[in-house]
Amino acid sequence: MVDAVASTTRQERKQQTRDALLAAALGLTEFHSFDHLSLRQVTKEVGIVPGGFYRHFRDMDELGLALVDRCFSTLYDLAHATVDPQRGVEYTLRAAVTATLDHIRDRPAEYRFIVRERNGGSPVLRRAIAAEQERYTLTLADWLRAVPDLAERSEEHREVLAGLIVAIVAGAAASLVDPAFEPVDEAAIARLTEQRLRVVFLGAAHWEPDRA
Amino acid sequence: MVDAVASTTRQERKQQTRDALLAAALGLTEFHSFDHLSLRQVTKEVGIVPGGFYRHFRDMDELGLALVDRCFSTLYDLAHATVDPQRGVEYTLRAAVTATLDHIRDRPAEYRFIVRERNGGSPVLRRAIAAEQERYTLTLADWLRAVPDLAERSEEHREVLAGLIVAIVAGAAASLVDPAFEPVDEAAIARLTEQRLRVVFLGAAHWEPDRA
DNA sequence: TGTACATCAGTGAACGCGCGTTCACTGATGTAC
DNA sequence: TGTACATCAGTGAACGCGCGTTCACTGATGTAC
Repeated sequence: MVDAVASTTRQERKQQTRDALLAAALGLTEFHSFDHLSLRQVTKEVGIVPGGFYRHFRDMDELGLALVDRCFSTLYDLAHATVDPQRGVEYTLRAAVTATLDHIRDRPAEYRFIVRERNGGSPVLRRAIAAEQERYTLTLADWLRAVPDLAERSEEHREVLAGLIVAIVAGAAASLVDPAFEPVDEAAIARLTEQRLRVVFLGAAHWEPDRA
Repeated sequence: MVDAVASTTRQERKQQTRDALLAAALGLTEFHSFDHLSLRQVTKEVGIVPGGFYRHFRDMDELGLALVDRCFSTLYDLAHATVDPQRGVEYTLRAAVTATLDHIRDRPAEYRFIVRERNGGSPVLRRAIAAEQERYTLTLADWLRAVPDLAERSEEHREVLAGLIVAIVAGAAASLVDPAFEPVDEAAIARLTEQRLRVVFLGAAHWEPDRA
């Protein structure tokens, strides 16, 4: 890259360019979907020549898959921090909503990318995101064992609950990070998300999956 | 158009071409998102010259908005048919899941379009779909007054429930109509959707919105 | 009914543009001795 | 440490292609009389 610092190794500078390509692609999907994004736009944003792209990725799909990985890895940071089994469901629910919305607000581009490409234009990305979402849902279902009321329920029970939680949070993220809806009423979204989660937790508490 | 029938009026034939443009655009979004679709692809599919497009729409966004209208109008047919207050929540729930999945299976392209463009690449379409979804959710909330257990609840209560139902059904539609996931396990999706709706209805029955 | 004129859906050619991909290249970094 | 060679991230030019949009046009349909 043009303005590389002399003290870094060639390998480090290649990694920096790769990171810059990922960051540029993420930034450029603010208003349009990933499959609307061109290789030339991304390289121009980074400051390298179009052909240089191929030193890092075979094509845009490969870059997209790398973005999916990166975005989901930050999702796992979130959930670790918010599940707090000692304080009861009610406290955990409120805390989790706040922490989740903060997390979304801190990295809007990553959530926007996931929410948009989850049903977006690239079959490859859709499949990758669906697989990661499934994995994340199962992880969340496992964490729910730490919630006292849910520990003795079946795995399927927790998985259904986890799926609903993921759907609700994804909906909140979609509303929060879409630049087409600025200014966003964050308080209203927080309130609605909390109400939805409350309904779902209440329902799960009263639900006997094997009956009916 | 080239092969127009002589007995139709010029106005009717224009409408036919317009319909064909809408149908072509809907069909061509099976694998890619709407903003990946070009005006030339659509006109080629219909069999007119690119410039002819402008006799019907100002640009692709205007065509997209027309598609949003068309897709949502069929959604209202669905809900009218499935809400059946006389049979109780349990029966209604099962019947609604079956009817909804049938409806989705019958017009996959329309659901695919809505689900994909709802968070898709065009801000104009996102806004339009969000507005239609809001309107639909409010309509559904109103229909829920017909369910015995929900009649005496507050409007906000029914709106939260309606929002959850819409989110769950949208999730089911996304799984059912994505060609990236063929073959689809319809029975599993039906089962999961029914479980989710059951949890949500149970939760709503036990939820007091004004408390807590 | 017949004629003269108006309308307008669709034509066909042209335009400049950004696209993905290729390829021989440059020159700083890395390595072997 | 110094030298000779290898590596390879990024260059710059070129390619053929599909894109959206424009414009004067054609000829069937519609209308006024």
